Amino acid sequence: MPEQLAESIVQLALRRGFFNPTAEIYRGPAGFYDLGPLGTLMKLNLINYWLDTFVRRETSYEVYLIDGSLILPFEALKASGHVDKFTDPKAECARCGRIHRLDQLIEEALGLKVEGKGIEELQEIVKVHGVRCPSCGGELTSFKEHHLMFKLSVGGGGETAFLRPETAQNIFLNFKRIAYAMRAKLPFAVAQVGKSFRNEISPRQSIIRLREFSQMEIEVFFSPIRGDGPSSFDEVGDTVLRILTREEQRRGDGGEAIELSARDAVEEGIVPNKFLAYYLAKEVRFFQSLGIPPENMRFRHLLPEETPHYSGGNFDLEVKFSFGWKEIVGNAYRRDYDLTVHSKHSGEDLSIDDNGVRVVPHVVEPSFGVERILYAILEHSYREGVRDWPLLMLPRIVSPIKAAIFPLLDRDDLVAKAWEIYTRLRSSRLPIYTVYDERGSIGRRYARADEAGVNLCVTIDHQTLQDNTVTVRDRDTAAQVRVRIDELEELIFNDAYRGLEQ
RNA sequence: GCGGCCGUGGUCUAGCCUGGACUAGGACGUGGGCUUUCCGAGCCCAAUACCCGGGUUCAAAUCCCGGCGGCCGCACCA
Repeated sequence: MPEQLAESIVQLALRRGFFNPTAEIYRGPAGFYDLGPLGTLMKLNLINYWLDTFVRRETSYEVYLIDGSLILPFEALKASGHVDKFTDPKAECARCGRIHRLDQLIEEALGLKVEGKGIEELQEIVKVHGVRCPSCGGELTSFKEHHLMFKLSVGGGGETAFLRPETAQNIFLNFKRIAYAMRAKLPFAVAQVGKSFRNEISPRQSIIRLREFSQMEIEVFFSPIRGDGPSSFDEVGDTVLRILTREEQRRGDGGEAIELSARDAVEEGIVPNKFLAYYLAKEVRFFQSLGIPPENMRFRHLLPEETPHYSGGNFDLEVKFSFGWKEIVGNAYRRDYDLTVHSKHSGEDLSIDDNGVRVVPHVVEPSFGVERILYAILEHSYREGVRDWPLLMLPRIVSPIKAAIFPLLDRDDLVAKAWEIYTRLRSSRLPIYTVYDERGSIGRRYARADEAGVNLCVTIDHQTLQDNTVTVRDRDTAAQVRVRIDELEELIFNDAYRGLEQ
């Protein structure tokens, strides 16, 4: 059954224009997807809702929004550690054909630390020490590096640069400029929405693992010595977090998530600080408002071997998909790592004055994967068996089409009236995207609208011509109400915010 | 990247093993027409497909090779 859901979603996405493989007509390389008309609207709505929630309406501190370059120079990514960390040295066994990570192999066999060493050096070590295939003892050949970053050559001199592997680096690189330009005081945050690129070895699962993907990220900068938290922490402190602890993960069965409030999670030392816990709580609320039930969410505390040495704790927000639990938000406590390494490599002082004390701020980073979230929403909205046709019960705020306008019959007077109402709504200053449809029976049009997740269907009938009222049908209940035409605009707008927190 | 299975209109598929009668069939959807007073109604008409390249053959959707893509497993995945 579960795989069938994923299949149904992909079919629907293709059929209705949510997403499709890039350069489909050429069978382009895997890991690239284009968003279609409906997918694009949905993405924009999601981003706007996210910006509203995490940037514009944030009252604990200022959140500055930036838009950085996708291409970053070699030096910046060398400093951040990506050049070394995002390269996997590999070798193949001549006898059994298995492929091994060279660095892991050498560390296991010889106990040598080889982080950051080039492929030639590693090859030399293998030769000198006679390291062989751990599976069959065969000889190692075909040494090569796999770059997880897309390498570019910039300008006439051919300077090396990369497509950014995460949006975060732009924020650290701009830290000093932003802090000065905005006269920022700790704590403050910088947010960014944009594309990132990772040259995955074998991307799969439609838009879940992409080589080019969109991130919505925030870096919160705070004093490492004050030990405070967001001023509005108490507003979300009671939110229940489901945490899959490290102890639970080490159990054979995969473990059970424990439940406790965000406040208790900090007090019991499970989550390292209030800034991180604040975001975990806000994320739960955010995704709940997007129709993902709490029992389908959990925060997995990454194991030490999964996190970089500087990490003060990473908590992945995982959502239960039809094919298993999958990360949709990464929450990292990066301490002062990034600012420190960039300060060291660039020679710039990236400390900041905090009430008379120079400090290098610590950083908490929630990083949202846009396409994964879109997919999660689609899976959680898809219903079969409610109607005689598939129904997409999308969160009203992100659904691409807020209302569809139908003349009940394909009859001149009704069509003219419907078109008049449609053009009026289309000209609205409110963000209410509407469509018009007169083809086929009214039932067929309701079905089409349901499948595209259209929030409301407005039908113009004989009575409209008499008293200027129309019927408005709700997607989720199929219930109809009669409303005056001059109330429509606001009704459609307000309906999109139905059920959201104030 | 390795192994297994797979690739036919927009979607799902029949045909492939056993090459020729395939001018590639069906369902749903789509466009047009008629009809139709609120939940995929009906009738008529139409358009749209053998993933790409090479090979075998008198003849390839069908057999072989390569590429690309998909699914599953392994590996990989801040």
